[in-house]
Amino acid sequence: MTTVLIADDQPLQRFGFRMLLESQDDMAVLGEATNGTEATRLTAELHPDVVLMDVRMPGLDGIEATRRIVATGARTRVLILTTFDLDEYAYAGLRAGASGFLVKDAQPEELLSGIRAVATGDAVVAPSLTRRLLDTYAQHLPTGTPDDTPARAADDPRLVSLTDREREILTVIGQGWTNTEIATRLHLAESTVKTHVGRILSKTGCRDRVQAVILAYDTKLVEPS
Amino acid sequence: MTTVLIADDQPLQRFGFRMLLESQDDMAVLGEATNGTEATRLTAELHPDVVLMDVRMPGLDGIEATRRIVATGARTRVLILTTFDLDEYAYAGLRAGASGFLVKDAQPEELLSGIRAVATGDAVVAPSLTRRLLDTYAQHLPTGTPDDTPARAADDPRLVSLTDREREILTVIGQGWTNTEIATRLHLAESTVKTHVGRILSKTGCRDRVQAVILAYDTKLVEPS
DNA sequence: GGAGGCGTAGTACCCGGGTACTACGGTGGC
DNA sequence: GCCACCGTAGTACCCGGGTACTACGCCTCC
Repeated sequence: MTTVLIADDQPLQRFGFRMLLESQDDMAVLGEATNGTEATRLTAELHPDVVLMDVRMPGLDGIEATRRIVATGARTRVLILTTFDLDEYAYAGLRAGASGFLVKDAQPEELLSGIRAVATGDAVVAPSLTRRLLDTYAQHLPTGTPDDTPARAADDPRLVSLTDREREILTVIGQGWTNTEIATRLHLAESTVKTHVGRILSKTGCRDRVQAVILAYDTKLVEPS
Repeated sequence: MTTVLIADDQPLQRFGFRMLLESQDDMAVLGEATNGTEATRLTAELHPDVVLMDVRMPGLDGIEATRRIVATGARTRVLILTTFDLDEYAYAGLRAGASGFLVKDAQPEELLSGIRAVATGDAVVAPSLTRRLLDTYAQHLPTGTPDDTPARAADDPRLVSLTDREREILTVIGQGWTNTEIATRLHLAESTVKTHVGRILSKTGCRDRVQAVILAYDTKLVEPS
């Protein structure tokens, strides 16, 4: 028996999932959460095998909730669901420690088999995303011919979804600039800077600018001095 | 004529400095500031040759004020003064871009010659501090015998004044932990964590934890993964 | 046995950072 | 010509981080 917690802010969506899952005699829905905080709490309480996690939720989003659940060390697996915006959240979700990433317009059978897969410790990724992941990673796989480009790390997988401008901003974040400084020195409104920073964080799955700095160093976007 | 701005929160101290400086016919006191914010503002207004900067001031302290003044690119030099706590602030002050660092119990002549020195672009450091700086750096100077220790960077000059515990905390800051996480995982009260973090920032001269992360990477306290 | 350093802890306060939105002009692709 | 993406900008709101203090038990060193 696979126990599942549903985390989605849309009641109708939750209802659909519940109906689907309860139609299976090897699955049981332990509860429903309407936001990330609730998802985290209920997971700690109910210990489901799998959390079906929506990305976009008010308050604590699915990515961050995933991170927290994984951080507790519980054996609960998280399967992230999203409507679209694949590129946007894929890395974030997987970095957060999710066991899978599916799109909501998947066939019901795909979802069910996905749940069964992650419950047993496997991982699943939506085919459309798998493709993109492969394309991305392919450039970084060892080739037959020796590759002497010394880790052109600026196009690290974790950064691919960033626009040039965002990468620029991430660089100066990595140099320790505050939002105000970025605004002044780059001749931008502080609100614009915040918009950029917010998008960078969500795309990369970083919780805050501190982790963004770490990412910038890890990807060699900025180098230790 | 060397023009000077006095920044100190103690009226009596300011008075003493003013008297001393005005007794010299090659020096003029342009004004007095009682905190860092005022010091920054008055510097921008009056363009003194030298700011005599106290470290401990309410609100914006002397270190941060120094950083801001230096950041403006003005040709004003900052000479930092402190009562004691040399180790504590020395690095912070020098990293902030100060041209000098003197102790308040110095002889009046020392102070005067110090001011003249920094006004002409030289740098001065209190002898007691010089000693310590040398001791610190000496370990890092190239020796006659080849040194095969691969940059045991944990005792980087910028970190020497940190206690073991503080270094520990800095490490996890560098790993992106929030104060709450540090408190939980290290079994501490959050207030304790904040105390540690505050001391780390003031000792290292970092403005905030973001810069602390950068420092942690630069000193190889934490390594890119 | 005092002094000082260290690690711990607390309170009160303020501000910058981050989130959640909306919006709008430019540009490039279909 | 329209749609999607990008860069820009704004408002409103909340919270974590940082500062400024005080305090106390434990060591170590003189």
